[in-house]
Amino acid sequence: MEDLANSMDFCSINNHHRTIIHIDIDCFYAQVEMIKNPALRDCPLGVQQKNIIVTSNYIAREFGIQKCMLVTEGLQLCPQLVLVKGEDLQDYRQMSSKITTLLQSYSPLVEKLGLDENFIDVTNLVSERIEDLKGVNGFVYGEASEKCECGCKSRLTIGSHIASEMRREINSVLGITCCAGIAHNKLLAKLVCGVHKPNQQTTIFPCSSSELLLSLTSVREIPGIGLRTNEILQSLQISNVLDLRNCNLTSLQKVLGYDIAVRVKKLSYGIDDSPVKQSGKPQSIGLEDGFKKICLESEVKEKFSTLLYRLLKLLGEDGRVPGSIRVTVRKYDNARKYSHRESRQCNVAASVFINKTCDSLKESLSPKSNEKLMGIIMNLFHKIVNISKPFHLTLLGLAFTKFQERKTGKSSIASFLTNDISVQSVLNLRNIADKCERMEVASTSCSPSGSIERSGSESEPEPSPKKTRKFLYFPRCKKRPSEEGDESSPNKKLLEVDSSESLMLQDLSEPESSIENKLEESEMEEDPIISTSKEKQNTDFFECPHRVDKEVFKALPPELKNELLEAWEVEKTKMLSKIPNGAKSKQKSITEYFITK
DNA sequence: CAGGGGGACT
DNA sequence: AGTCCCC
Repeated sequence: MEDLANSMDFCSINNHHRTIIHIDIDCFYAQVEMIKNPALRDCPLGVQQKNIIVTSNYIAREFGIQKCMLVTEGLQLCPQLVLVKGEDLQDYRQMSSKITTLLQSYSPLVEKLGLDENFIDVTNLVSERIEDLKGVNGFVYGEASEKCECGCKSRLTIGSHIASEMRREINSVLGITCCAGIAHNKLLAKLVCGVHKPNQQTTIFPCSSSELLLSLTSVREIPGIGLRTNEILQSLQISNVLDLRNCNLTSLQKVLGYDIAVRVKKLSYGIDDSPVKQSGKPQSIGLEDGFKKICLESEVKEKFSTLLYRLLKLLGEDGRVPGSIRVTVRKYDNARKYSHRESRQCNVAASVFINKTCDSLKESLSPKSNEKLMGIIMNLFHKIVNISKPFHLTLLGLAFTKFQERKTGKSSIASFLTNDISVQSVLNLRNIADKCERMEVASTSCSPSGSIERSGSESEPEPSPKKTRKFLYFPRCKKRPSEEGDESSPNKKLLEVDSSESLMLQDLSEPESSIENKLEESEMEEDPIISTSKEKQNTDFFECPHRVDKEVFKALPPELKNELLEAWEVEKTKMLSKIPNGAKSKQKSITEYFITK
């Protein structure tokens, strides 16, 4: 009865304002292969990478063929199994991007998860359509009776129609079948997506979220709890979702750390506030090749040369120019330690990639550029592997990162900097605490100047802490020692010029007093642990991991509520200790500061 | 020869 | 740079 009361509470509150669709392509690689060769449709089909069957069509599944099964095992189960090589992801990538593009026409908020899954936040589209609605399309998980007054049932119902349209369009335009899950958050959308397979869709209303979570046989099935976290939980005798709910947060925190402990605890109740993030272009493009044994430098060169050739082609299709290259190596480890990799990276001048004769990267680079890159690659390789001694490698990888847009103008590095700084007023407490430490150091050598202006660009993406850090340090380095003797690139020069024009110094080298200004800017009106649903998602000044919607928080089981509050008190104290004394003395506690404000 | 990617956090 | 997560 207690549980029922809780789920009633979940239904009666006014917080399920989002509508999220999760789209999962049925046996993706196998479908692509069957499109390429329709004759395969009637056979049991497996897609093979090296010695592994990574996926199979539904005919093969009837024989018991499963994901990540060894080829030998698969052939034992099903001798007539047809195997197709799938190491080259080109065709899968292409189809994947067509699907994502199609989905983007429904909402710009599309987040890719691997090549075959997408989250779409259709909240806005739903509110446009809220006028005309009919019954639910597809299955409903749990009871469909209407208990919630907030309108989530109508919204999710509309969501189910949108999902149905998406699937129909994906099928008619691309010839691909898929499943969809419709829910008010990503966790539930993804979990419920797999309930009816293949080529079907399932909607879940908030009052059934508990039931869905408790239906899982292991916490490992919760997205976000991976191999490692699962092992740690096992050591606490936690294997199912109920175990996780019943384990007190303090014990969890000891083994997982505060952030993860709170996150998994919330997940066990079906709570997931994470936003659907627009995926955009990848931040890195890489290739790997695994093999039994390589122990000669000449073989290494050969492999890298092939990888580089293929990688440059991908790079050309992407159209951007990378700023950095990374080499990855896996050394043979007779202990069965799981694939331990080592990598080294260094910056590379953009000029290497720009051909004077042809603007397109699709054309291969000049032999000279190619040589240069191979030189850099082998140099990095030698940092990982001492070739004067015998070595045994089982994998080589190559990746380009740190992309910049090629065009100037809006995406030029200068305007990028401006934007970056303009959003720095939106920070979470960790960042501030973090930053304070560094500012104490920085302020000794930089002259003080005015405080930051809050620009109107509220909708700009929040800079990552890493980025903040990088730019914080940058103005103080006249010239960064370049790893491979790459001539300092034009962009670096640009950075130096800009920084000397005090654009950055203004913000980044303020005297200590400005820390207080930043704290004051936040103007928290309530307990930071709770937010109102009206509040914008991206302006989390106070990104405390268990900060939940006020109404959700009220409805939580009392034990969970208390645990969250207690754990937060402890964490807060830790964070406070990071703030320099000058700022700290002005306030008795962080919470008090924010609440009394 | 347990694949081949990619992203976030530390 | 490494570890963890996801597919």
